[in-house]
Amino acid sequence: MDQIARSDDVPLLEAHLGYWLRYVSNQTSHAFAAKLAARGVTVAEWVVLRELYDCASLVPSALADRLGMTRGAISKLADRLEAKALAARGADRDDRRFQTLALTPAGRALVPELARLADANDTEFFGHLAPEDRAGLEAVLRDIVRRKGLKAIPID
Amino acid sequence: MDQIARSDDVPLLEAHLGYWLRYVSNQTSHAFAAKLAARGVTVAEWVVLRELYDCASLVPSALADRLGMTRGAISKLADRLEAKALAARGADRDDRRFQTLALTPAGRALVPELARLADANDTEFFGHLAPEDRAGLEAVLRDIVRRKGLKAIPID
DNA sequence: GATTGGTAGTTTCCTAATCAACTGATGGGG
DNA sequence: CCCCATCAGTTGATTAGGAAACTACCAATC
Repeated sequence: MDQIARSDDVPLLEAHLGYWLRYVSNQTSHAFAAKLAARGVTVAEWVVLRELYDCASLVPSALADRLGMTRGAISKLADRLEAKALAARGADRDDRRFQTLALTPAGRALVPELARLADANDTEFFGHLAPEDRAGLEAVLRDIVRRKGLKAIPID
Repeated sequence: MDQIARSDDVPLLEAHLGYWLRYVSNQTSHAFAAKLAARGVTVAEWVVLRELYDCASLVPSALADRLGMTRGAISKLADRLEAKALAARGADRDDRRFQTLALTPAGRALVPELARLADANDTEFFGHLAPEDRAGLEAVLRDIVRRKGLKAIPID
């Protein structure tokens, strides 16, 4: 009876695809966060800004659904974006329970710049891949999303 | 001059591989965390327990290096593991600055069970892939790690 | 052998997220 | 018509981790 069990009893951390996925994802997200930080924005804020970019305005709880965050998180995120004057809350005329969240001109102007950072980050990590490898990776990931029927975008 | 810019100005969130990577990684990690929670363990704790499993004991700062965490985070993690009686701190005889961190018998007994949960999670998300797709995905991820010269395992 | 520099671990403060409890508004059923 | 289910948003408590200051310790130099 060894005090130290043999490691074939138990798979290595590196034996799991989930391990590699989290590893690379954390590295890419961290690198992206560093790029965004130079503009004073977090990854979660970028995602919200990008969502708002295509709409005149969005209801916060719809954002929460789309982004896989809680309403509480969106509320605090909206606080931060408002404090940075990148987004503004508004009132829904018909139903006073609802708010609208919309980009300010400053927020709208910032989104394309942030998008360039996103492009740069993607290039940094995936630019070396052959087009078919890129496509294959994206297809596998999309397929997992489809199979699991995932709709929310969790921002952990 | 449209108030709402056209979206081809700015790539969609979904246009970035990093987006899909984070999306799937967050889903798998979240699902794994839920499985581990049934055993009262977090993902970060699992990683530490698994690292300790192959060694009689480890120095906390070595763990911090290997896991890409700060010494402060490891210190708190060790607190939690000690509180759960899964690991125990010890003193290095030669150099009183160093500690040793080792699994308790309970911790050692738990690791194989947690490993089965890790296997189950991997199967849940990647089990449907053809072997060559699995291998391709792992190769791409490992290649990115190699190219970026990453060594730490960030646990965000 | 005292000082000084570097290292290990802890602690404090900060951030960002969750959960759950709470507030206020709406609208349908008794 | 009013009550109450329900829904939108906020707030407070808690959690996990990072950054940086702090303590304790060793070792190398003068």
